[in-house]
Amino acid sequence: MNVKTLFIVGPTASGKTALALQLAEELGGEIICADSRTIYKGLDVATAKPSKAERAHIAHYGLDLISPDQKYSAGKFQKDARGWLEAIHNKNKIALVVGGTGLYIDGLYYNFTFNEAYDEALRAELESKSIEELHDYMADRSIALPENSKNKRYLIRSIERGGELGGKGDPLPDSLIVGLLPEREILDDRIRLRGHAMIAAGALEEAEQLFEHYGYDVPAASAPFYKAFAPYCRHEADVDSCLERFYLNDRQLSKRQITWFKRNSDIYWFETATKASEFVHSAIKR
RNA sequence: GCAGAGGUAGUGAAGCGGUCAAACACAACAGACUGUAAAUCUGUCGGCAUUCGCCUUCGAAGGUUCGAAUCCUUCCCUCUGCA
Repeated sequence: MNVKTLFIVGPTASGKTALALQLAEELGGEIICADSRTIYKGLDVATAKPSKAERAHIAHYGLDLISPDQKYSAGKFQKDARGWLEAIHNKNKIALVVGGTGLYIDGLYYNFTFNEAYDEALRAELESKSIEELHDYMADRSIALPENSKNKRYLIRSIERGGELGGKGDPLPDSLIVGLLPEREILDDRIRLRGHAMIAAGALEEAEQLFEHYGYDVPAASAPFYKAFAPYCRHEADVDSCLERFYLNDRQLSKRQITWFKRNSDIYWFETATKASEFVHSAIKR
């Protein structure tokens, strides 16, 4: 089959990056990172961003887009990624879209119609309301409740969209989507190993700098590592307890990612990178 | 050895005669997700039945009571103070 775009998805620490680099090399492709954390400049270690050397070797898109105090979004990613996709395809290369941010992946893969409409003042007003008040507000305006009817953030978004649901289109043409899913135990081990490696590589210093320059509440600080180590940087907890917290955060994240991706029946799942890689090669040959 | 404090569901921790299968938090498990998504939120969470409901629990064994996680007795552990 004619594969122009290869998606590689899966939970954190499943080995997506290594697989992507290998396949990009073998297939002559370039990599688009669909990851809501590696977009931040200066946060390299704790976000498990591909290294400088790796990026010098294979072209990467979607990295270091903004500073830690700036906002990004799934819609922006979709727009950006379409541009990168075109650039890669124009070179007659395969694009490898790699990441664990489900909404970014789906937005691109299913051609979501995002709706960015939102009014700063209205949002502030809505945020001051309770869940019940928001329900009433919506009932008054005949705006249907979203599935997550107890999630304030979703209620507000529903109102901002005027109750309209976004559109979902056909899957991106000429694309193949592969998922990496090691057994739970192996994934846990990998998360722990990676945690140690991150600390050794200076993730703590990175976190301290992030907090020092931007504070504790910026968008970038919500990632598992920074969230877990904020108490340490404030001298409220020791490294070991924060590290345990980090493993937990990452495990819980991986669980949510798996839940998200399970819904996509187009994904071909593999336990190991080796199997995934074999499959991709044979699928492309066909 | 004496004097205190305590032993509650996976963990922490409420409850201190009935409305207790037992608050709450965390963990766990399942799920949702369309411009914050590594975010945010929901459900379940002793066992069985999974509709009514039934059964076994609050260190152990007895006892008081119509009724006990809650009161009494003894015993077993843990921590603190004095020795």
